[in-house]
Amino acid sequence: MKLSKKSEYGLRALLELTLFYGKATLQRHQIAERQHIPVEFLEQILLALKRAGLLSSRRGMKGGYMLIKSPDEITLGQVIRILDGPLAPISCVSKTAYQKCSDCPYATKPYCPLQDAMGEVRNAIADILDHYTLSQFATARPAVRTS
Amino acid sequence: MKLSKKSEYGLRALLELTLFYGKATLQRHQIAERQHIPVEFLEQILLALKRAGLLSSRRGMKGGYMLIKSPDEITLGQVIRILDGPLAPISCVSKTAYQKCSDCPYATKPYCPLQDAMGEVRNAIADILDHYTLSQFATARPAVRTS
DNA sequence: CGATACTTGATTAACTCACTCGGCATTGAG
DNA sequence: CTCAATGCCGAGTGAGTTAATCAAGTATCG
Repeated sequence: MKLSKKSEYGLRALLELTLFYGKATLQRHQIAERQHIPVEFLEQILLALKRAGLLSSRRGMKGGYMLIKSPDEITLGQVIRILDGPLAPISCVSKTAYQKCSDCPYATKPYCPLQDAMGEVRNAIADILDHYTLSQFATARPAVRTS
Repeated sequence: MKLSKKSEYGLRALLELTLFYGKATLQRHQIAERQHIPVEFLEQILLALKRAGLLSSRRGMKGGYMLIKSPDEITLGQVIRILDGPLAPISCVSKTAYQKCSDCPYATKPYCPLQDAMGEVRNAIADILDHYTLSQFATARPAVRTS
């Protein structure tokens, strides 16, 4: 149930790009320095996000990356799916990348207990991450804890 | 965000043991056949569950495994933690196995956006899995869907 | 042109996952 | 007591993934 470094770095990079959204472009090394990410690794992450249509880039001097969509329209769920694949703990409960499980003894039966439990988990995760926007992410503040 | 085969097999094995709880012991090969699990792999899973105090076993002829605790008192969350480790997507939001993140630029600051988001996810997962018992798991039936 | 910065593809070291194997210890049957 | 069945335990292994790293491009600005 773990988030990869790739997704973690990707989210932190997008956080920086959100802060400068509509103001400026950011270069790899700027993002890398601000968020302590190895620049060559960051590069392929930004590229993946670009191919997915979240970013645009300019080459050459004064080049850099910028968000192409509004941070209100990008959710953490979208980003993690691009970088890490489906959110579902097992692929037979994924809605965006469903795959029938081959070896499961319940695969042919009308009902699978594991699907029931993991389906709930998948929905809970997706409910949070598909409604958590980059805007919210970038402006998050400590909640007042009562405990 | 994936569940390992180890946990999947472990849960399916415990499902069988729940069905025979208080009635009989089950041997490796019986569980393995009923659930299509490689028997040598199943062995180390059962052993881990035994060390964690969920199972007892008898050696020799007529040996086998049985649940040592009531299936009402065992949750899917416990099992997955034993076999896969913490539920939290990143270790700095784990409640059962917290670890400070070393390289994160927010580690020293009062607040980290990623912790906020992933903390929510961790709580949602734990809320489900720590309240889902083996009894429920073993008796789960298809819900009537309205869509 | 030449410095800067993004693009692309290849490569890699370390690690994890999902098993697999061999040998030992314990138990019950004959 | 011996033998066979079964669980116990540690080590090993091949495939795949993760997290980078590197080298050789191509576009852009001054």
